[in-house]
Amino acid sequence: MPQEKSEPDQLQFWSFVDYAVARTAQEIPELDPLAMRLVLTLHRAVNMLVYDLESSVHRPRGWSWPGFRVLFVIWLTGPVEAKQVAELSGMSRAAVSALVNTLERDGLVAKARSPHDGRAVNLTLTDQGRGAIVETFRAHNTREQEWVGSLSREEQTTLTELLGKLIADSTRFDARHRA
Amino acid sequence: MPQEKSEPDQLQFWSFVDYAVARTAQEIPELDPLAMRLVLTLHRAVNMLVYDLESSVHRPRGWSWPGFRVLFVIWLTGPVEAKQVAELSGMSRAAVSALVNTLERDGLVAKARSPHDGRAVNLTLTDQGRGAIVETFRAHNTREQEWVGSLSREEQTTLTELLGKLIADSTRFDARHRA
DNA sequence: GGAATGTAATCAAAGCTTTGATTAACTTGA
DNA sequence: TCAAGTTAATCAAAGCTTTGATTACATTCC
Repeated sequence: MPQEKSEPDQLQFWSFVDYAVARTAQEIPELDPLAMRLVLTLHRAVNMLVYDLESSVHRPRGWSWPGFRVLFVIWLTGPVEAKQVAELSGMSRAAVSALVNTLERDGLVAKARSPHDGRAVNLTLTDQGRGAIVETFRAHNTREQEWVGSLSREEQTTLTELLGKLIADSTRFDARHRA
Repeated sequence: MPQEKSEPDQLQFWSFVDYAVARTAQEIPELDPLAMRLVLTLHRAVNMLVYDLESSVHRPRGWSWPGFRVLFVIWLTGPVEAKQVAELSGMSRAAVSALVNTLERDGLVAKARSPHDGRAVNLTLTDQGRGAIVETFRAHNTREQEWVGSLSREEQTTLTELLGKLIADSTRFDARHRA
């Protein structure tokens, strides 16, 4: 991935990682450039991917990526409490609460008080929500296939496994599960 | 990564990917489960990583991750126009504009009109900003090392290369460079 | 029973992000 | 010269996110 030019004036988005790693390693010698490069690349890859999926699939349909994630979880888990949607989607309960308001306003999700717990809210998709998510998920997956198409099936598997390994013992950090 | 339980009631954050892939492949047969699993895992990995870095390194110092990104670019590229900061950081110009206002208010960044172009703004770090970013970057990289420590150096390199390959021809999509 | 504790959801404030409009300044070319 | 077009930055509106209250309901245990 090294590029031929490294002068600030010539910097482009795609050459910035190389430049940043080289310069930073020089300024802060005790740093681990491999870790730095991995995290920078990982972050950029995901942001490009998410930006592309959101702008090519979700926004044209009037949805947001976070809204899609909530809808997706509700679709998969049937009538479900907001609390569990937050857990599975990796969002805070406040975020789910706000998103569900928008989705309810748009007629995609229905709220109902839980019969067993007066505090809890049960979430289900409306017919409109159910229809919309299947169509959207197809388009979403088609776009995903285009993205991962630059890797062989074996490379895709390797990449998924390495990512799995990366997060596997992330419980070392008391990290809340955000994703 | 398969888990023993797949019933909705038993679902946890870390078993959700398996459950989601299995259920969705069943509902929408023409879908590519490998692509779906890769994108889901990638997204989760990054969100956990970013959330952890932000909450363990940046927020305790009164910074945000986006603010850090802007500061980092300015640190590396010296006096630089806002336009280029947006390009290199992968943010919109409006986002950079808003972030720079916050960073200026906090005494980390200084704005000056460009001598060559009356429209442009030149950005530099204040002494305080320069000192702060070095200390913060050290802590940031230390945490990065802890994260990638679950992978061997060779695995780290492989992962970085595969991610590089993934985004390499992403210019196929007219994707704006977001990262 | 009833007080103390715990939990679900929501609200509030602050920050970041987006798109699209606006303002100001530079550049081009008749 | 000066009008037309382009570009840099900012503004405005809308949405999402966070943390830290607040409200309402449940549970525990004296």
